Order: sequence, then C-alpha cells, then structure tokens
Amino acid sequence: MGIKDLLRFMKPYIKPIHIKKYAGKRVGIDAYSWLHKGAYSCSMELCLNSTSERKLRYIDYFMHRINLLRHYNITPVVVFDGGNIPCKAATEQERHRRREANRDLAMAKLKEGDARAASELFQKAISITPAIAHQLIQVLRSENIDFVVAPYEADAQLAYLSSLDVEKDGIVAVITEDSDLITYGCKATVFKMDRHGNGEELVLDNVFGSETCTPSFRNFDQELFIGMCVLAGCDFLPSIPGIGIAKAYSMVSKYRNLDRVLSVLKLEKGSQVPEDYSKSFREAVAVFQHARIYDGDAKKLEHIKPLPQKLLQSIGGELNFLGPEIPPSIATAIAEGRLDPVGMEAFNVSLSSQSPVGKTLSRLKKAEITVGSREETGFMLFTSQKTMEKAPKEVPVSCERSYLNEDAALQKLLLPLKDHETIKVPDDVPLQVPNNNPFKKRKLVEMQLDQIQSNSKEVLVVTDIEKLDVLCITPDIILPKAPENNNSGKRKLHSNQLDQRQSISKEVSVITEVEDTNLHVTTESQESVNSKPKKISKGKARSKTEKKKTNNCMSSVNKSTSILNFFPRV
DNA sequence: GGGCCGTTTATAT
DNA sequence: TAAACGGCCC
Repeated sequence: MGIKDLLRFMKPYIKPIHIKKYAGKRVGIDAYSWLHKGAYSCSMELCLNSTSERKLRYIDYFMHRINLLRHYNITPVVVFDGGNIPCKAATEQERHRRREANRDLAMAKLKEGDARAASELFQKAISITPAIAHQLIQVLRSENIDFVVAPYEADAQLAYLSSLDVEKDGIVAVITEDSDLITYGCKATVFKMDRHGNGEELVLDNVFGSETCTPSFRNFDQELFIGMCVLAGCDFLPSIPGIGIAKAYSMVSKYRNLDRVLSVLKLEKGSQVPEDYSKSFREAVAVFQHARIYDGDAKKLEHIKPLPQKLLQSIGGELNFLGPEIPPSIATAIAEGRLDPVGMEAFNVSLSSQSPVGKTLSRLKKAEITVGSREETGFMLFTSQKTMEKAPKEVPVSCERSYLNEDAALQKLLLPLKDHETIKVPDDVPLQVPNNNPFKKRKLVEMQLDQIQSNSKEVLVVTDIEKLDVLCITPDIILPKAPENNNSGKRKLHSNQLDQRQSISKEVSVITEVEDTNLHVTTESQESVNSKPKKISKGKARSKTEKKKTNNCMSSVNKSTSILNFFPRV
C-alpha cells in the first residue's frame, strides 16, 4: 500500500515523537490502519462470521487508541475509506483475489484440525468491509467522536482536512501507516504510532524547506514530488521494471519536468514502457492533486485542489478516473455513515453482510444491541432474516457506479428491505423521495410501516417508545426477554430462554422499556399492537444522560466505554 | 557499490 | 500490510 519504499527513502525527514505534542489540537486518523491492526486479534472470528464476543475486539483496539488520544486532550477525527476509484481497481482486485485464496486455504486447514495454521491464514484473509467499519461508526457516534466517510480515498480526505484552517475544522496531523498521505500533501503525518502514543513523524515543510538534509527536495514542488512517487510505483500504477524510488528521485531532480522524465524514460526503457503509460501516469498524478473529497461545509463533493482549466482541456473533461461524481445528498449520506459507499445501500445495522448462514438467535442479540439510537433520522430498519440467510457476498470492485438515479438510492436509504426477498411490501406503497427534513423522513417510514403491517401478518414491529425509534423485523427474529430480577451485570442470552422465545415466534413483541443493559420485552397480540403500543412506567428514575446511554446500549459498546477508564480525560 | 526485487517476518493478545 | 533482509544485476 502506498508508495513503494517511500518511507525508507524519506527516513532522514522522519523523527520520533509522542502524540502528546498535539495536545489541544485536532488530529486525523486513517481508520483503515487501526481497523486492520485491530482485526488481527479476531481475524478468524471476522472471517467466519463468528457470533462470539471476540469478533468485536477490533473495536476495543480502536477505542483504546482513541481514548489514548483523548487522554492527551487530542480531538480525534476518524476518516473512513469510501468507494474505490477506477484506477485502483487492479490493485483492489488483486488484494481481493489473495484474500479469497487465503480464506480458502484457512478453511481447509481448519477442517484438517490445524487451528494454528488456519488462524495464520485467516490473518491474511481479513478484509475490512463497510459492515465492519459501520460497527465502529456506531460506537464513535455514541462516544461523540468526529468521523467522516470519504467519498473515495480516506488519504485524500485526510490531506484535505490537513489543508484546512483550525477554525474550519481542519486537523494539524494525521495518524496512519500509509505513505500516500505524504504524496497527497498532508502537512504532518505520524506513522507507526504504538499503544503508548510513540510514533514517527514527517513534517512536509521540512521536506521542501530543508537546506542540508539529503535527499534534498529544495528544488521540488508538489507536482514533481508526486511525479517521483508515481514513478516509483503506487496503488494506481505499477512502476516500470528497474525503476524504484531512488531512480525516480534522480530522474525527477535531474530533469525537473515530468514530461521530460517521461520521454527520457521511453528512450531508455523502450518497449518496457507500456503503450498507455504516459496517460496512466498523468491520471495518477492528477488523482494525487485533484482527488474528490467531501466538503463538510458545503456538504458536497469537491476536489482536493481545484482543477485548472488547462488540465481539464488536456484530458478532454473526462474526470471519471477520479471516481464518478456523486450528488450532494448521496455524498452527505455516505460521509455521515448512513449509506454504504460501496454497496450504495443503507447500513442495516450489523445484520446485513455479517450474518452467517443458519445463525443463532444470539446473533440477533448482538445485532439488536448495536442498533443504538439514530439521533439524526430517528429511525432504523432491520432487514429480514431471509435476506440475511444469503451468504454474505463480497461486493466486487466496480468502476461503473451510476448515480443517475439519486432517488432510487435515497429510497434504499429509507427502506433497505429487498421487497421480493423479505416482508411483503405491496406494490402500491407510495415511495416518495423525502427532502432532508428528518421529521418528514420519520413520518414517511412510519407510513410505510403502517402499510407493511396491514399487508403482512408476519411482521414484527419493535418500538422503543422513549425515542420513538421504529424497528421492523421479521417474526423469526425474537427479542430475548431479560432474566428477571437481574438488573445488573451483562445481559446474557440463555439457550433455553431462546428456545422459549422461539416457540412464540408468531407473536408480536414490543419493547416497552430499556433499562441498563436489560431489555424488557412484552408480547402482545397483533390487534393490540395495531392499535398502539402501550407505555409501561419506569422501574426507577434515571437521569437524562443515563437514559441516553441506555438507548445506545450495546454490550460491545459498554465494554468499549469501560476502557475509557484507562485514560481518564485530562 | 547502489539499487532493485523477491522472500521472510511481525503485526494483536 | 509493510518493514527488514539478503541476493543479484547494472
């Protein structure tokens, strides 16, 4: 990942630091790098879609580091990757292929009973899916941590944030493992940050400003630097054989002009230079200069640096290599973590792509626990079990996303149920495109749910009365009744309870009370539900903040929040 | 000798 | 995934 050997090459500019240096400042985090590291501790569980608690250990890992930053009074801003840009498709496909191969090998070893070999292979098979990222997003939301999902590359988004002033919610540095950040022009980048906050920092001004340090970049500008990086080989374009970072540097510093470097290269390397190398090279350079990013102020897509008219003309106005344009409403939904940037579907909590075939009800526990509350939209929909029984499919790398039908995507956002596979949504349910008024959105969903309810007996509606969040799930999914006289401690599902609950699967359950980590569930007849769910008085008085915490309740989160205590906020 | 390239190893707990 | 190491070529 990133630019081949760039970090090694830039070593003279990289200095050890401790992140407390950034106390009182906003610091960006490349979510992918911590997600990937965190996933090592539970790679098998993630690959096998295990139902165990272990599967969520990557969240503990991530939150531990977030809390380390907060301990030093640093404001973390977590940035997630969005969709893939076309010129990265080859790289992504190759990674995908290797992961699949490793997963198959791991499964084979597992069958043989060689657990150690299997887990080693699973580690090479981990893929950070949008669903995994979304699990974390829900925790970040509940912890009030700033985050944004980039339309495409997180690196570009982070570099953009680093270019903003502090008053405009800019960041002063980025924590990552990816050398691309330097190429994108990030002002200060911290690599290899460990659990104590020690890391290695590169400050871009030192690179272009140093009089003495070698290799010298005094006569470089950002374009030349990017050119050097692309020549050395990046995710968007492999290098020409025989050209590494050192050759790239010496050529660029000798000719000081990328066109001249290209012609010299063709002269020297002849047939080793692919036919379309110049074009691909120009595009790769343009991605680093003008990548699409999300402008949180304007709430729409922008370029990290505006495209000069000259460049627009030279590439014939064809900008699809930067990834397709995305309309503002969709871009915002993606940025705010409400829409899967790859699958272009609303995130339907943890059920969608993670549920294994023939899952147990305890899976639901986790799913329902991670629901939390949706502050902005005030509602959340579950998909049905039938959808989830399908094997989770990896979304293939696609270069041809179309956003022509913005309405359709927004409708998906509102109602992420696949009607033919799940509950019977009558054809004549009017699906209007909502505006951005969350209240109207809620109204619309309630309307849809009413329709669904009256047309299908198999629908189970769960209402959290306190927040008026409406959850819609199928009758196969039964919420566990909390053990009585047990208001403290972690809620655990007991298999016998599950069986009992399963046997009354045709009944309709209404959550009437959420208390601590226990869900109190009552069952009622269809008629009484259709009339109106009734409110049950609270067992004990709780403060508003406590209630809020409870509504966000998720065992994993509770676990994560407990880690907060390791690093009390200064 | 410098630098490219393929292979090995640690990653987390 | 990327850093580190060692072999090999120009």
